[in-house]
Amino acid sequence: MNEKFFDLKKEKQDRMINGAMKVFALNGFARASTDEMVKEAGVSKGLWFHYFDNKIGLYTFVVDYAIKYVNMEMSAGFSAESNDFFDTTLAIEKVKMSVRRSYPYVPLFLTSLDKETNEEALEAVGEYIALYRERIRSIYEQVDRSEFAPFVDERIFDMTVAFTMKGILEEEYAKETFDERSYMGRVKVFLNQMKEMSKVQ
Amino acid sequence: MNEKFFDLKKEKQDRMINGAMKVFALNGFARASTDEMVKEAGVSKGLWFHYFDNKIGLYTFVVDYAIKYVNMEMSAGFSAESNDFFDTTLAIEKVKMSVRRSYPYVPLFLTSLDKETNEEALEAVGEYIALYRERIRSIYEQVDRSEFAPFVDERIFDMTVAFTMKGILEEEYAKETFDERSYMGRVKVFLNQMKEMSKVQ
Amino acid sequence: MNEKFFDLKKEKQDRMINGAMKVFALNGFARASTDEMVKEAGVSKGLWFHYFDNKIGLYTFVVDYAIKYVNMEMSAGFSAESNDFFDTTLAIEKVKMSVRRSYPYVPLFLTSLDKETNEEALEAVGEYIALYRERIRSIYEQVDRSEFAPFVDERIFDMTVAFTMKGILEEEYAKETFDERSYMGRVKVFLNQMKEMSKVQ
Amino acid sequence: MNEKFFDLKKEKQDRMINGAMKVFALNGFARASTDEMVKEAGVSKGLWFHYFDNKIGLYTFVVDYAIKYVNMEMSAGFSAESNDFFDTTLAIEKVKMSVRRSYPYVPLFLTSLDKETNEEALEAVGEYIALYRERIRSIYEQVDRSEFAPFVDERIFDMTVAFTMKGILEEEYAKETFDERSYMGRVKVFLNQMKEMSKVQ
DNA sequence: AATGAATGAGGCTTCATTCAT
DNA sequence: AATGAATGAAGCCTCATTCAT
Repeated sequence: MNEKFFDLKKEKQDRMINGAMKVFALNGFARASTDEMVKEAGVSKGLWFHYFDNKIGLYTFVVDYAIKYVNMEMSAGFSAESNDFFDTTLAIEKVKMSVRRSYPYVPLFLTSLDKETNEEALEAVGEYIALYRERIRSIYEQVDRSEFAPFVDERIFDMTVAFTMKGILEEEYAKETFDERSYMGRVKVFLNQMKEMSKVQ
Repeated sequence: MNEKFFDLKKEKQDRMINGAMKVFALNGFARASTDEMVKEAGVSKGLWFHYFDNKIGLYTFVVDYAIKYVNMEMSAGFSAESNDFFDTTLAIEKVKMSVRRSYPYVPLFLTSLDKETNEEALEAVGEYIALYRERIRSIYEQVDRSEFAPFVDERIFDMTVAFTMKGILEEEYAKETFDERSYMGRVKVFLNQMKEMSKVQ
Repeated sequence: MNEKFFDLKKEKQDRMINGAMKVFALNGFARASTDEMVKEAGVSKGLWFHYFDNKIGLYTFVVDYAIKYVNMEMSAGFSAESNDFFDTTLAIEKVKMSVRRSYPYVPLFLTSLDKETNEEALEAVGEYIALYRERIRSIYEQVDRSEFAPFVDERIFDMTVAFTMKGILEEEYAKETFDERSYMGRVKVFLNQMKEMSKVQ
Repeated sequence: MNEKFFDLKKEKQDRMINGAMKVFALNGFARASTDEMVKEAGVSKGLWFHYFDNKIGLYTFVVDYAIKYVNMEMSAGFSAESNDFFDTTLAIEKVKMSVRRSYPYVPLFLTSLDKETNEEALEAVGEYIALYRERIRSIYEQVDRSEFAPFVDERIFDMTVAFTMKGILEEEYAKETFDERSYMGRVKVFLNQMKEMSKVQ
């Protein structure tokens, strides 16, 4: 990419980033249309390719940017009241929602990365994603699971939570407009039930 | 479509069906390429359009076929040893795996329908899918949940199971080759844990 | 072509010939669709190519056939009551109409040859057409023009008649169904006026 | 269509318009190939669809353009020295020839519209053509026919002139290159003869 | 910096023609 | 003799990318 991108007015940068994320998130790499991004961002087609060599370059940039931003917000705003599993999970979701206020499609975009099947895209972006996953993993490493019943296998449990929350997120984004309250409500109800089910009784 | 399709040698029919399912499942309707299907099936491009009027016609056919086949296998082979929730769920997965032996991409293809965003495709196929979902729902209606602890909300529980199993399936299909043993192993372990967690203790 | 074509039942031969003529006449060589001919004639696609090597071979055959048939009918049925220009012209039209009863599209088909722009088609068929035109010309050579006013140039006059009658024919074929009475009526009225205008007064 | 088309260099606009007209005029709507137009005009295939949504949109535009241009030239340059039928007809032909110097295929293209059979094309373009025909008709309404002999039926006479001149035009266009002098020569000779034949003697 | 005109490969579909039965 | 399944080149159109301004 062309580093001069960052000399643009912040507002224009963000319009471009949001346009790209939205279209990538909703369509995946291969089906994402540059024309649609152009319309979404209100910027000329030529400009995209002035700053980003090609579609894959843009994709790489946007993935990187999204992850960096989430990491930043985590470092800054992350504050699980405790290191309880559920508090932690909820805190991560709160971070996502806060990111969403600046970059509305980051949560869906990150989630969409799992679905990506285009080999070129995966090649270019695999490492970034691994880093992000590692970050999340490391947070969970420090989580206190002492209240979990002995029959609860950590990996299965985490997988269950991850897949389900991803499902809820996608369903909420599939609605006309994303409703943060509705989303967080469903997440809390879900986590509560998982808490009840997992604890020693 | 041209009904003469069914006069073709079964093996050729299946090559075409499998080719179409694979490419649709992996790419979604809009991005699925007829050229790729043609290569997968080892037939000429012209032949597709000899039997199927157009892409949407082919899609409709394949969705219909997949669902009919699963329904058939369910009617024939479905045998939950009991009407226990977990036995039932496992029995459904066994049906999917048995279908998979004839049509390797049916399970992923059915799952992929949830992601479909193309309006034309949804229009054409919405009804079939609704029927399939209704069938699944009606099975779960007769399930015995008496052993569930009182704090287990049925809808949240089912959603959790559904999203997680979909996640496992997609992960397994993302591997080089789908390994039925690996998949069923993970499913069983998951369901066992959910059983432990949900029952009165 | 394969001469065994003539061993087919006459009725089938004619169905094929008429189908081809109709589609060629209405669409020109290049745009004429074999599928349409197949439907028109109720004969399988393979059969066309069994008897005629390719589209151009079929075209050649049909042009040849149409011209031969018209020539035959002329030799047989042609009987201008006199060698007056207008009687002769009318007699030719009567021949066309009689041909039309066996091969409904022959008159339009012959006319359509003038519009043909496809080089390959013209190449293949130019000679036949020249023969036909020569035949017509030779008939007119023997026509008595003694009643024409001196200012009437033979070539211009003939051209005027030819173009106008072609125009009338095409207009009549453009109607839902060709109405012989309507056509002959218009022709007679036209010729009468030309007669009035051309004679010494 | 994309109105930006008119911002292109006039020369390029005209190359595209002429390419389209030529191919449409010679082949009719359905058989006209965009590839051929592209080659004629020396521009890329993509560009056509940048300016014109699709083939029918291009066709509509070109018909409209041709008619507008002829109308304009008529308003500007039309000057029958008298309202005599033959002077008027000749004046119209002069207008066509003047248009031809900028857009060589307009006269043939307009003539070809009568042959058009494609329903979609007729639907899109019927109104424009009707307007053009009405314009021509209204000119002839004011023509003085007082010198016509009483046996001359106006409608038959006009039809004769129209069909014959169309025939001459098509013959001239069928030659290697259109020769204006040859064309106008034939037209004049033809009209003179018609004049002689139609007047009271 | 910014635009959008311009390109051409690739996508879906049609159609003349071939071939197995 | 007869069928129609099968092929692939060509048709219309889209879209990522380049380039002149």
